[in-house]
Amino acid sequence: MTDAAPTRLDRRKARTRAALVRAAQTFIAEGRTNTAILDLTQAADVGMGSFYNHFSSKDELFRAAVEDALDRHGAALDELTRDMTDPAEVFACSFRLTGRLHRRRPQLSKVLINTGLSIATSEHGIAPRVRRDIQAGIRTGRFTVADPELAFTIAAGTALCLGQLLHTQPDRDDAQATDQITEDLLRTFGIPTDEAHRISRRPLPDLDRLLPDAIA
Amino acid sequence: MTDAAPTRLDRRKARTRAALVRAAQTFIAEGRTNTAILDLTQAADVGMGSFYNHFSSKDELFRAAVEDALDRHGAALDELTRDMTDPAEVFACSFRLTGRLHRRRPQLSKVLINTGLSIATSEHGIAPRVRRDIQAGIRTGRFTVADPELAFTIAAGTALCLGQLLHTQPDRDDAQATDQITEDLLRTFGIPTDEAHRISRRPLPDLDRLLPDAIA
DNA sequence: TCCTTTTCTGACGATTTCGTCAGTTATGGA
DNA sequence: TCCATAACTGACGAAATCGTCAGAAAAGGA
Repeated sequence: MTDAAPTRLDRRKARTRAALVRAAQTFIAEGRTNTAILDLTQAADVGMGSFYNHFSSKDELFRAAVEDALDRHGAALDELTRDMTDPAEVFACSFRLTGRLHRRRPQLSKVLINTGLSIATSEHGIAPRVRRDIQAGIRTGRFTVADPELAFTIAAGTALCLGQLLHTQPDRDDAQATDQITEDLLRTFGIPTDEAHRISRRPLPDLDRLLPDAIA
Repeated sequence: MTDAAPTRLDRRKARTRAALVRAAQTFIAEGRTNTAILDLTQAADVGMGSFYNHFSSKDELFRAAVEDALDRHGAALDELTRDMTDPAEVFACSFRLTGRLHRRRPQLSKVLINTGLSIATSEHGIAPRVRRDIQAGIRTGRFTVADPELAFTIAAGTALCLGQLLHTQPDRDDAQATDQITEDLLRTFGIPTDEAHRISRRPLPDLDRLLPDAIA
């Protein structure tokens, strides 16, 4: 309950913390996770000593950086699918937007990819939302799957590997590939072929509508 | 063409190199990839100076360690599927054996998982074989997929995420989960439901038949 | 304005890690 | 057996990294 009006001091503190988190994200995206703390603070344009005002170890900073990226993307998905009621459509829309993310927000995308499979077990970001959507789809009879956790495994692994593919093959049409895979997943989850195709080609809300301060 | 009979000196050299690679694999499996070189050589029971006889940096050793793990597993799969002719069965068998691997060879499994998505683009190990099987399946008309590379993406991502799941949920029946997912993938690749089920439940060759010196 | 509190800062000693190298041990050949 | 060569070894100086701390700067309050 400590939410007294954020004072200017609070904002200053938050700014330097955010600068560190941003810097950490660029390093993670570049795969350089064993950098010296001094490098991080310099990239953040912050004094070396400031680091320990906010984090007690590099690991702690990196964890915070990943959480931040996951939470931002999760919040964006929530916002963009707010009006949808059909779980199949929510799932499809989230998956398709995430697929588009890899090119539009390469740094965020690479944070996810380089963080690897552990984000599939994270309490933050996309994983809990996908689980929720799959559960909802099963409850309402939209999805027919033997085991929701296995369905989640297929969706999560595919989403990550798709990101990898889109970075490896920069000439490939990302929207086309993402939508095709979305259709395949919907079929796997028991949606009839023609409907799976339709759902995975519906117009999408605009990612850019959000995230004015999104990381690249 | 330099394959003159390996002398005893060669064997000694190979032994210490192998010891380093094994040690590196245990560290990778534990997620401790920023260990000091001294720690690695001690774990390998090898003199500190020996390290630089074989590798010029930690990265180089870790790369070699991953390659080694991938090559071992790839060779095992080749051996175990040697007699099969149906691409769908080769694919299914490889996938199912890899699924069983996570519990039977936890260290190898964790090397793969912790290495992350980059193994999907590696020239070593499973990735090229899965690509080959999918291509063969398409050529012979067994598989019906829009894009082989997308099919590969689904299979690879799912395989990795499945490994993660099997480690996260140690009580889950690994064979059952793996076979179920194999069936889902076969259906995604256009195999009819009943046949997909049959193929993914066929008796498997025994993993233990091989790899007397396999890493745990 | 002046004092208190909070955060920021970079220099510094302590510690860790690196990579080399001179000496040792194992191997192969004469 | 004895020498030449290749591989192994650990100690050591050099370099990088860490975490602290005393003082500076900013913010808040009176």
